[in-house]
Amino acid sequence: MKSPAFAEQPGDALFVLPCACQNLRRLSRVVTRIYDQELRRAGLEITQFGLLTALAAVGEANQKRLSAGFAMDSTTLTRTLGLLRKQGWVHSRRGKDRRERLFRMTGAGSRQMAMAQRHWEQAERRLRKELGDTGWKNMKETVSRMTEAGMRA
Amino acid sequence: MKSPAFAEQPGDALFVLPCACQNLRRLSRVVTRIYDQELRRAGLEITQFGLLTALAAVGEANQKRLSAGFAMDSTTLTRTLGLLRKQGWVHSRRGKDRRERLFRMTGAGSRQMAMAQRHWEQAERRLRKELGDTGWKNMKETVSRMTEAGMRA
DNA sequence: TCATATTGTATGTATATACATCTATTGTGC
DNA sequence: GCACAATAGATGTATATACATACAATATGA
Repeated sequence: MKSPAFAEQPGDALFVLPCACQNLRRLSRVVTRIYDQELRRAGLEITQFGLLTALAAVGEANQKRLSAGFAMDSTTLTRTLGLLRKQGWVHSRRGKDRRERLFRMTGAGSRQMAMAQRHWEQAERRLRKELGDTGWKNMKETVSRMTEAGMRA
Repeated sequence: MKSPAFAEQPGDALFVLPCACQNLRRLSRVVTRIYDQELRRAGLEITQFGLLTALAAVGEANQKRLSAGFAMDSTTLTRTLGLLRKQGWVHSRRGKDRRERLFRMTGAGSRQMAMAQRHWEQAERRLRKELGDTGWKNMKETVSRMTEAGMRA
């Protein structure tokens, strides 16, 4: 009568993986799929959309600051920001500290974001509808607390 | 007095991103780092460890079944299982349905898993310690509910 | 000021991830 | 049995991700 550690049959409902990290990564894949499905209609994906959103909010930022904000390795951002630049959605210039690069969104980036906005909203709605308002709120709190805990750990 | 949508200063505490998916992906990165840091001492990472764990639990499975269980694209598993095979940790054979491949762990894989076990446990402890027992339990429930919702959405 | 440490970013490399597409095999309807 | 649809994996391609390392610029201490 033990609860299955793994799906016994192809069609089984989702099973609980023994590892917290694996469960989280699986969730991340599932949710990412929802957002990417919607956003692909606008020609980008959630990571890039998120970066544009951040740049829209702060105006200008260097890679280090974005790295900290997204808890993303700085070298990862080198590549991602490079892609955004290639698309013409962001622009970079040297800062007073000449090691750094300051990134800001371009007009094209702004238009791209505006175009993608409703698709992003649609993704949020899709997920929220299934979670319900309570689940949605709980998700935000839990994810926030876990992120803080994970940063401390 | 508006709450900042993005870190105003490099040293700021974690800020809430407007996008649920981005928050989740950030969390995934943060938690993955903990597990990979520990597991790298044993020469693998959390994804591969998770696959070995699954194979240990089920004995033998084809790619499709693993794909469903991990909510991971089947073609992703082609590569990951290939790596595990290259390491000699898994072995594959043709099934009765000759399109499929049945994967099972080898003795070397079993030993590798045993060696990695305590590092994985250490990672779980690190996270759990910061979350507390209540937070840990809440995490499991929330992640589970969200995954189900995400699969439906 | 100069030697050294630190820091911001870039590059090389490797894995993780998914989609479009292809091939081989199996299933289905007639 | 045969034509065609469906399915299991593999491959091509592209992005996401991190670590080790390299480089250039800045900060620091004597």
